[in-house]
Amino acid sequence: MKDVAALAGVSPKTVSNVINGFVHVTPATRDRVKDAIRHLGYRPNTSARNLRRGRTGMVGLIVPELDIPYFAELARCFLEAAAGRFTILIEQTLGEREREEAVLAALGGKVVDGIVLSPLTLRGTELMDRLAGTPVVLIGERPSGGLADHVAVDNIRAARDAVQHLIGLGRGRIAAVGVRSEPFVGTPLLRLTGYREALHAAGLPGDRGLECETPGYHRRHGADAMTALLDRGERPDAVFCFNDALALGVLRVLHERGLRVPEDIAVIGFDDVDEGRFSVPSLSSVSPDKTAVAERALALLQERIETPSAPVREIVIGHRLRVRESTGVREGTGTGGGTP
Amino acid sequence: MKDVAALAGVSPKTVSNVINGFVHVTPATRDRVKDAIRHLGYRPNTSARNLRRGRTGMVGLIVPELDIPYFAELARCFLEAAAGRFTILIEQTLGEREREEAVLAALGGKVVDGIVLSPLTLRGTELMDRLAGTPVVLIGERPSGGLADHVAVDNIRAARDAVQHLIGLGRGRIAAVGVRSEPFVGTPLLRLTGYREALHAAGLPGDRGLECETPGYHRRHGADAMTALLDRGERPDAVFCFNDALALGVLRVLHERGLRVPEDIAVIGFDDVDEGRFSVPSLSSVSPDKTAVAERALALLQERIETPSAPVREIVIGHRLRVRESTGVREGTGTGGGTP
DNA sequence: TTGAAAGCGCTAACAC
DNA sequence: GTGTTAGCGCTTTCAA
Repeated sequence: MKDVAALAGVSPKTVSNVINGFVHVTPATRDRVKDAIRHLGYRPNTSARNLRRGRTGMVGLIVPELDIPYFAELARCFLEAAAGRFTILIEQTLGEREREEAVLAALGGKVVDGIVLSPLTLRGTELMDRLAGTPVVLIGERPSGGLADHVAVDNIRAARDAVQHLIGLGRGRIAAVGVRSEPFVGTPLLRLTGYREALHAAGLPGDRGLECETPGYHRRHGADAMTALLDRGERPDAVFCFNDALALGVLRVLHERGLRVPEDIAVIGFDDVDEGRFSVPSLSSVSPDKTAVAERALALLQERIETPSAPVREIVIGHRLRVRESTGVREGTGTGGGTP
Repeated sequence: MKDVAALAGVSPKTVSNVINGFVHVTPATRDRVKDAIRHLGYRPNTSARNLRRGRTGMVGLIVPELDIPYFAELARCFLEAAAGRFTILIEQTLGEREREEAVLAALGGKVVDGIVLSPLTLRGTELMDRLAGTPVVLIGERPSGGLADHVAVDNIRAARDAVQHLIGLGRGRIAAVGVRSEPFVGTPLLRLTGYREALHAAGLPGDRGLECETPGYHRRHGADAMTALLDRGERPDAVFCFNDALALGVLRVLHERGLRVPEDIAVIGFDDVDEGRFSVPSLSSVSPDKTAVAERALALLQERIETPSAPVREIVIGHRLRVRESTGVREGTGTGGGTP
């Protein structure tokens, strides 16, 4: 920078003013400085700037696994929503408590101005302790008691909507895939709750034998769970999967077993990932507004960074049901619609 | 840090020594400092450290689109390969030249120590200019003339392998989906070259009418291309898709048109993403070793950062053919194998 | 083995 | 409108 200042015949401060677009600079001076910058190929040092400003302009996005399609799509939304405002630093926790702590620790030391976190194991005051004052917005998980800003769909209601849709199809033996008993909290619990509520409201008997646990949320976990269920001799007439990846694994197994979807078994997922529009059959799903999640979360975080003491806020993101072939609607990839 | 030093009754230098794990510190002193750190909840400021050290420990991973499954899986591999060594900063270019330049510009100013780039539009000296000396490793694209380190599968050979497999199945009218004419370079060109070479080697006539351009690499682009091809009255007996997402779009359209896969039309993709193991039918694909790509690329980058003047290196990553149902093998999700 | 002093490159505050 | 001064928090000399 000194070189630039020298070449332009001004002080470092003026160079700084030009770089940061301050108004009170004579056009002539500005041009001279810009020429010098170009001539020297000068690039301001980000670390120095960050140190001086006390901010890095970076935001951490912490998700469980980046290759679960929902999180890949969500990450893309965040990168787009942040473009020009923040730099997004993506980390994954793999759903392991250890990694979750390690990632939060690594993001300490003012690496990021704030964090958008999709928590899986840490919660409540423990989580807040690990954050050590770093502004945070939680996504996808109901915070334990208004400790932090939160952006998510109404998971219970959304799950209820999905299951009510299946019930409306005349299905009564509805399995749930994606139950987590350890830890028995978070998003999976909310979706399970919605599932049970819907059955109860319809006067259907709950059946714990139809509530399938999975050790993860990839396609293979859905496939394994469905295989196990069928091998136990259970024959549900519908399946509600806690995410689309699980549902796609389930679809694959049903195909292999010669079971027709939706005729024999209807299947609905959660997330509305692109993949579900092209699967055979196409996958019905609960569709959260991912763009809204990203935009609202970043907006909240920005405000939180600026006003750390502001009251905690809770944002509910809208969702809708995408009904496709796996629960009864014939459709094409293009404009072709159809009837159930 | 001063607070910590004061509390521990030592100088800042000693605190620094402890934090950085230097050996020449008395155990007693070390313990005292560590206690002070814990007591004060002290976290070293990363910006200050980076400024002083001249390194940030961050590496930029620049991919076209994070929600293309291959790049999501690759990103995961990079995050895992980098764990503990680098912090990975993921950015996407959306395949747009403008964004590609913007991202490279944003990563200037020593934000990252180096860049892993999957380039789409920039190339050659122009690319090197934009990097302005930042160490770089290119992935997926053959660099124009040994200007930078490069890690990738042998795209031409891999594409040839895929098409030869189709030919081996007795197919002769083989379409290619994913051709890019603008810019007519890069990975798509290599795969097209391999496709043409395989046809030529088998004495099959090339047919430009079967080379389908796509404006992108998502499922919908594959679906659109296949729809257009069939609507033109073409009836290939096999399709080679330049990536799996395209292939999955193609599968969907073939299903809608009532064409059997592989009986009427065999389909093979490229990337071997998890999704293809669960699609109906499951998808044959060229499988690059993604873990190896990530590990080798980071190793190369680290060496490049340490020795900027080292000779440029070219790493070829192994690949293999995963033959699944879409080219003739019946299989289950589990251990079940089968015969064509 | 530890301390003192200097400075990484930038910008906030204030002077001119 | 522009220059001067000081200091962000750390690590790296060099000295003790």
